[in-house]
Amino acid sequence: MKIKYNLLNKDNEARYGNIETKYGVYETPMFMPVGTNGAVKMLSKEELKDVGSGIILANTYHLWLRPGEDVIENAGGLHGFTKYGGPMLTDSGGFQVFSLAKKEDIFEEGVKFKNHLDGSDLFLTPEKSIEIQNKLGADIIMSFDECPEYPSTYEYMKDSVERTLRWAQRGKNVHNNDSQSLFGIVQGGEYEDLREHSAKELVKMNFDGYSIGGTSVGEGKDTMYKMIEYSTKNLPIDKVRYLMGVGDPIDILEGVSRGVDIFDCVLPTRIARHGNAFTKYGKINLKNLKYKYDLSTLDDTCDCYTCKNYSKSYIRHLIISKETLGGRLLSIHNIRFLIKLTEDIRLNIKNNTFEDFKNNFINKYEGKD
RNA sequence: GGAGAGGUAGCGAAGUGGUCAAACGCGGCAGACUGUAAAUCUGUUCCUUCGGGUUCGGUGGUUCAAACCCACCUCUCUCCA
Repeated sequence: MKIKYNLLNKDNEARYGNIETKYGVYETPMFMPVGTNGAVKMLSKEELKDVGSGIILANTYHLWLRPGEDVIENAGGLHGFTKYGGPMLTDSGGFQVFSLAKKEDIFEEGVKFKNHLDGSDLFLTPEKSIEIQNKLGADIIMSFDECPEYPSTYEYMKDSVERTLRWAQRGKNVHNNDSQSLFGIVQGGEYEDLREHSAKELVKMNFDGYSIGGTSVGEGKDTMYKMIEYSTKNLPIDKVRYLMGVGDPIDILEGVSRGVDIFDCVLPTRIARHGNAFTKYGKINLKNLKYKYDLSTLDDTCDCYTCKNYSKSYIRHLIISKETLGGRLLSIHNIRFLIKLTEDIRLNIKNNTFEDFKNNFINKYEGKD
């Protein structure tokens, strides 16, 4: 089945709703952990369940290279392969156009990549991306887009947006799996008219949901918030809005206040492996000397497995000793922190108290309170 | 007792007359990380009132100039007795 989005309450622009999927109904706003290679790094599906995860991500580019989409199709798609047991989403490889490909390797037909595993030449097209994603079998799939670098000139961005729109239509034309919802991706950088154009043209194509791409690529916060706003205000209210790659706690709040429903981000798991934890008083670095003898938990209001069982002092020791348990414990905490944040956000939108909640959270997080 | 090798920053280890406060690695201390080429990367790591000051086992010496050359002392390791 295709997903269905239901808007249940609006508090200014913030939206409380849910998404009906084959695996159940999931409330939004939602944070989706990233499992590029078909696994949220270091975590088992049971651990993901425990932190309250709903949809999780995987990546077309990575799984195409290894193990290959046929291996996954053979296992019954990502669900059969990973046994996650919840809804899944695949990114199209569009972000790898940003992170791996050179500008001169972007053509109308598709994008030339150097295989990051063995250096061989690869060519990914919108059709190929959808074809792979059809085999991977995630519940939600993405159009193949170009995520342009920041800053890009207006001229470049205009061409890029038009090309990404053509790619979206090409992908939609070949998409042949009715059980998968296909999203279009709004681009346009920081240019309001390009964002508007991108969104409106995608809406004409009638996608199952809409993503906002091209943010958090080095632009400032205020610019990013504008990019979001320029995008969401041109999107239909009855479809889910997905802000791609954003997961800093404050950015989630700012996104929600601009009408975003779902988020994904590698930040909680990556900074975890690097020894950092989100707390309600801001991000902390467990490697810091000041935690050496600190027997308190990461965050005294957190209900995660890590905070129920372990101290900063012990986690610090694990991280410094390069014990993988340290990264795991912090990943559990950080993902739980963001998911808990979305739970609180939902509650406050329902109660029409979102603005106060947001301001209080940010003041505390930034140490102003 | 004899022969040899060697003692360089917290540790390991380069350096064998000036461009050396001394490469590099580890360890230490910080920082970054936003659709994951990331269990990664960056900075810093003798003291300093930023003018400078004191270092390369110790003490003397040679030289305009010494971690580097010479003498003696001292300690460590290996082999032989």
